[in-house]
Amino acid sequence: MTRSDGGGSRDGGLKKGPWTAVEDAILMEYVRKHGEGSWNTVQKNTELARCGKSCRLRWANHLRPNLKKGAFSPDEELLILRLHAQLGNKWARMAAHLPGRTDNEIKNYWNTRIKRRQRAGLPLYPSDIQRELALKRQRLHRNHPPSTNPLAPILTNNTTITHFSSPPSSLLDPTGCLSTPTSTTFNVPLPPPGHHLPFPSRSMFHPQQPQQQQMEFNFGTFGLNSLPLPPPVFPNKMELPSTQTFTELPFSGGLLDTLLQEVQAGGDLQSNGLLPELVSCDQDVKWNHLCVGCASGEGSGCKGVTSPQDGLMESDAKWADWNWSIGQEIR
DNA sequence: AACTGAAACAACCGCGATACA
DNA sequence: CTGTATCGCGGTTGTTTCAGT
Repeated sequence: MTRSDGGGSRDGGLKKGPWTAVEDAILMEYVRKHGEGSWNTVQKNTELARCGKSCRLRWANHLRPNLKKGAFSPDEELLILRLHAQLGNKWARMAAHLPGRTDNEIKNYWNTRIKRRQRAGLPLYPSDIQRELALKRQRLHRNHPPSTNPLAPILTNNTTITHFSSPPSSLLDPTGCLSTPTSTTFNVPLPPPGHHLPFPSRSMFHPQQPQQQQMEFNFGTFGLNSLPLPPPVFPNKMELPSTQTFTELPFSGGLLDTLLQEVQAGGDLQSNGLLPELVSCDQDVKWNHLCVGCASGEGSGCKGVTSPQDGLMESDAKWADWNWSIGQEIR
């Protein structure tokens, strides 16, 4: 092969390409005896002609115990969407929220999904959010010169989207404040190829959820629904974004980062309602992390924490249904 | 049945971060 | 303090599978 010659190509004595069952067995036996890590010693201490890197990858993606195989469940898909909205292309970090799943799996899932939607000319997020984003961009456009506007690349690429079905309004907006026809035809800006935009947070379905968490931050009232919303949770160390999404931005880990950046730049997020919703997404993601992590005994920080998971599941399922329907529409 | 394109999956590569001598 | 080795992550590419024509 390259990679299709049965994995026989050797580079400096090291084999490449698909792993054989024998190789798997050798690696598993080695890890059983010596544990994970020290991957470069595998080649030295066994007859396995694989570099340490390759061994680590094979173990992590295929041989590791407790790996969950098969298609992603609707819950997992939802979680991926929301994690991506929050983290951007941080596959390993996303995988940490999905026990039994690998970063590679999630990455592949996302990339194929993106391709599919891009090919179909569909946005990655529902019409409600698109419209809000378009409004926000218009305001930003007025406030900032295009050359310095971080959203400028998106602003200039308008595409007509037809028959993009939004989810049931009760899902996106249980209060009715975000209600919109279930099928609409309108013009919205589309991100340029390769620019990923997130789905809305599930917290929109639960605006009442973490009111008790409202602490020192007060964003006042918001344009969409004026509901009290949870404060943003700023990580101690702001994660630098992936370079794949919004490559022009210093913050590109997702829409949330972009919006947070705009807050720092004096943007008018308070009046358009996007930030609080995305911030509450951040909260939800944390809940999910706890829930999923506890369910499998993995994850961090899930000691003795109860969660609203049960209540969220129903909406999860509905959201997933909607998501599936979009997929069917594409087909 | 053959062909084609899309989707899914597997693996490699480059690079940055970290550990260690 | 510096250089090197190792590890892990994210991006990319190649292969296989499957559905539609």
